[in-house]
Amino acid sequence: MARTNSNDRLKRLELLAVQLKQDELCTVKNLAQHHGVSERTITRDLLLMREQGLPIDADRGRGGGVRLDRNWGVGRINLTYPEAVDLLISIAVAEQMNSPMFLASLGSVRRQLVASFSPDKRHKVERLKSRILIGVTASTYVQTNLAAPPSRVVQTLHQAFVDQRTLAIRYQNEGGAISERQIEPHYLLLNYPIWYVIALDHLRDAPRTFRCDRILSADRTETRFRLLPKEDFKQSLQGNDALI
Amino acid sequence: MARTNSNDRLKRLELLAVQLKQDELCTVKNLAQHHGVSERTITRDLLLMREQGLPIDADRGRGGGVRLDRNWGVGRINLTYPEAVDLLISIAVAEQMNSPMFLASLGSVRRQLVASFSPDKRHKVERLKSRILIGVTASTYVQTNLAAPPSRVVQTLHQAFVDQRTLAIRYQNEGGAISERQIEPHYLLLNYPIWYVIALDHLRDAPRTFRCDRILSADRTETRFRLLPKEDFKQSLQGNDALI
DNA sequence: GATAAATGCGCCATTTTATGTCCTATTTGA
DNA sequence: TCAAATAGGACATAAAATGGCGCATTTATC
Repeated sequence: MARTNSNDRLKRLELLAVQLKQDELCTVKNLAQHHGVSERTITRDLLLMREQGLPIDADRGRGGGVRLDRNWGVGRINLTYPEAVDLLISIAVAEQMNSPMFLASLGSVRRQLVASFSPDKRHKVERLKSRILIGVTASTYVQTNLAAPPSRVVQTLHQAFVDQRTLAIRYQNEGGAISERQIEPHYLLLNYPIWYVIALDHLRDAPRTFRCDRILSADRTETRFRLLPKEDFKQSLQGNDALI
Repeated sequence: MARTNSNDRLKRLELLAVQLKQDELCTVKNLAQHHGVSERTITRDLLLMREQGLPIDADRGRGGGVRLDRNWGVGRINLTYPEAVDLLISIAVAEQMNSPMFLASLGSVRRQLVASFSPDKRHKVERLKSRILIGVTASTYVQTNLAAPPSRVVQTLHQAFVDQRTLAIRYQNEGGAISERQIEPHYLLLNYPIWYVIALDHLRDAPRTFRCDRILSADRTETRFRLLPKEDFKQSLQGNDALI
């Protein structure tokens, strides 16, 4: 918690945790010299840290020393709200995509993330998650003409999706024809590696599905929309609706 | 940091952060009453917290109050070393897989994670990352006979890969024949959604590639192996070597 | 077995910090 | 103009942190 702090002890406790984390073996003597305090003080610090739940082991006797259980946190990371949301969604997508390598520990990361949200934010994130659908992996044929959409488009779309804001896009369909549309991005569908926006098209006042990599440009508007249930987009989903 | 702490102030500072995060608007008076300390003490706490970098805003005047910038972290998460490694690898894989949705904020999460590692651990993680290869997405044909490997196998394989330990597996090849092997898991290749182990097969003393979902069982051994360069597995990679 | 190096912790005097009280200045909405 | 809010200076006092000492205990090494 303490960073550049006027509070000496807080600063020292913070540094101690970092040192114990990084150096394999410290002795109380070393630490005392390093911090310019007495050994007694360091032992008291260590006691306090133990009381706080840090798994600090100590080996007595010659050659002994103090260690922080290596299983303990490499460090705290502070996530802003959008960072936490993106991370949570990404983990959910990764878990859903059913490619199980390296996912063993991700469950507990996800649980920690969820726990760190306040109840109403948790609810919002849950709703956001329910708006992302994971389908089958795209056929090899569909993939061949895949181009990465420009990151500006992705960012705008992402923002509009999260904020439930109407979006003005230029879209190139399969035939190559370009049209301009106003869409409400209700759901996102991933048929890996292709993302689709399942949207309400203002022009036709009907549901339409857009391939994200065919969106040429996107601008957000100020108008917000009310979410429609998945049922209203049934014909766009065609059995792809493995929702996360 | 402070939990059930003998240090009153630490506890209070921690609680203050939580309160400011959750409640939209607090006044110094409220907080003072809630914590049973004087208003002066609360203002001093807030000063300290600001010095520590917390973005605390305050509105003066009637109807004013104290707020924690809502952009600020929803909470700190403590990751254990394996959790952090898995998360970092997963983010790297996700970024490499080139499915750009929800990846906007993930870069900064990754940077924070990397920064929280000590230099030597950072190096280890980098090396681990370089042992994971991302190839093309599997053809629709190959995907049809995909079954999720049992999680015990995945966990054992994962551990052996990270620890560079030899692995005893039972493997079923494309024809259905089952064999028992001792392998050194040097590299992992993802042709989404299928993971391959690129390994040295002790039986033949030659490189072999195994589909993870065809590994029937896996047991780790105690013997560790020295990593061989990618070049030694060239014939197994066949142009798939888009390494992360 | 002796010794040195290490942790663990109790006790007490001393120093430092945190807190409360009182004060003034400033901003802001009603 | 007033009341409610933050901001922060000054000072006395209560509380906590620190250092130094001693003693018990554990453990590797000679």
